[in-house]
Amino acid sequence: MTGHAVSLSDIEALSLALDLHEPVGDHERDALKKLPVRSARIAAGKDIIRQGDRPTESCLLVEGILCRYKTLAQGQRQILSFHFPGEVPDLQSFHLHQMDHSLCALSDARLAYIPHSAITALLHDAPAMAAILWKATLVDASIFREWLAGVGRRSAPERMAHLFCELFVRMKLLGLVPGKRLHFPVTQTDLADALGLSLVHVNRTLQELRREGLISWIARDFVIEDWPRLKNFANFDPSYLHLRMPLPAEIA
Amino acid sequence: MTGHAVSLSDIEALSLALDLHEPVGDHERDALKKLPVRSARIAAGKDIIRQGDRPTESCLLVEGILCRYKTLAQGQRQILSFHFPGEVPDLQSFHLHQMDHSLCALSDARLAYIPHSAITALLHDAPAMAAILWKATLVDASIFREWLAGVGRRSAPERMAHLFCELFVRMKLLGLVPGKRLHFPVTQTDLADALGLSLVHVNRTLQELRREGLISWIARDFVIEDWPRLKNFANFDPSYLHLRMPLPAEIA
DNA sequence: CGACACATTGACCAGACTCAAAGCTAGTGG
DNA sequence: CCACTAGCTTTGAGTCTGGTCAATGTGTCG
Repeated sequence: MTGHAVSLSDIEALSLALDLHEPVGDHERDALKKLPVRSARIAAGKDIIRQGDRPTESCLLVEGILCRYKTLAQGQRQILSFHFPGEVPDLQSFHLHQMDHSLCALSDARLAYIPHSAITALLHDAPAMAAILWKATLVDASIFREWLAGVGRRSAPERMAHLFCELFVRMKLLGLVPGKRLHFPVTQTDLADALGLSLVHVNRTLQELRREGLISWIARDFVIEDWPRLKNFANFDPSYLHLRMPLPAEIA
Repeated sequence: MTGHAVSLSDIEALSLALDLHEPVGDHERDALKKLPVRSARIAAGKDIIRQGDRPTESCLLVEGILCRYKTLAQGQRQILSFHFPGEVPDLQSFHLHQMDHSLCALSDARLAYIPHSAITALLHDAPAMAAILWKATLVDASIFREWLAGVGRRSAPERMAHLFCELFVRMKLLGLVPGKRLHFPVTQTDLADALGLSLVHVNRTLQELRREGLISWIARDFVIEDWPRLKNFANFDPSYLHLRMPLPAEIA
């Protein structure tokens, strides 16, 4: 049981995710439901699109976890973002025709591919969707800015704690976190590439956060052991997520 | 003389900058020219908008250089981007109502403020502008991704060289660089905050690039001394800038 | 001339990296 | 049911990139 997302249709998950930032009207929701989608499954570790590709469709994530990453000249990897059901991580490819990064499945995942031509038609039928989708890409960019500031200026422990705060809030709002336990099946290598750290240092930093009683880590799940202290330790302020509603009391 | 931008009207500079990524049609150009703008001057070092503000207009940069930055909890600053004439650095505030970062003038600058209501009207009169402006914000996001990868995974010298490559290409295409000499009046503190380094280390890294004969630095201007070697040293690949045309031969 | 902002240097320190080895755990095949 | 393997995690030791602190130059401007 991974929250209520499993009981929704693919498109309902999308409209739920969009709705976090901007209300989705009935007409728009109906237009979304008419999107012709092609379902696909992808295995953990597989790339969905690669840097340099010129896709003609974007993918809605229905189930599982994805990440975007860049590979630099000498093979270093930087993870740019993590993605959850209801998100369309490569929506930007609708306008930026060549991928400047890759998209990869961290777990086995279910996708719904949406042809770019269908997005064009959607924007024609429901012009208000343009603002909603544009805004979704702007929130995406805001998260990049926060990560940039973190990698540039936060210490390793604070940066890692901040990431857990972000994941907790985002996953919670998508209904993916029953209590305080995030199912987030990444390796420490993945964390290292997301945080701009080395594998060894991630291991030690993670131990530090556990020793401090801020989080724990059981079988691929992270548990938020002390949310107020974690938030405080990370100096986490969710305003960069540009949420439409205040945080639910449980995680305020 | 800072290139031909000075001889263009404010809006022509905007349409030139947008045109780098997506062709701007005649009708759209005309609609842009009807935008009601309010001119303003701002002194070097002054903030234009601050983190937390809720602006009702966006600003087109007409002359000078701006940067966006975040201030973290303990006062550390991370510069997120640099901006040149023709760009609208806070276009995202049209949809993201609260600023998650600040915008600041690095030099004395001239601005043209565009009310958000005028952007709404523009999109109504010239619907094709929506795609063009959306795309501009997507390119912005792509640059954040590249910076994120750089701060996360590139060494200090490579990261700094990469920044100079980006600035050279972007400024060149906007007509701001007569030969190989960029007028880019930042302090080493600014560079440090952009690169996620300390001031002292920036000073030494800059000396290294100068010693290597890659760049030089004369009275607030950076000179690209050896473009092929600089590009190579930085592993610079301009595709993340999502330019519509290939680079001009001079800087290919 | 004095003040101020910025650049440069030196000395020392530490957070984070690398290399290398050793545990764990889950899955596989005999 | 038990090796065996493969992929991760953990630990140790040594190194280095890049940070901090503090002082000294340099240039500009009133």
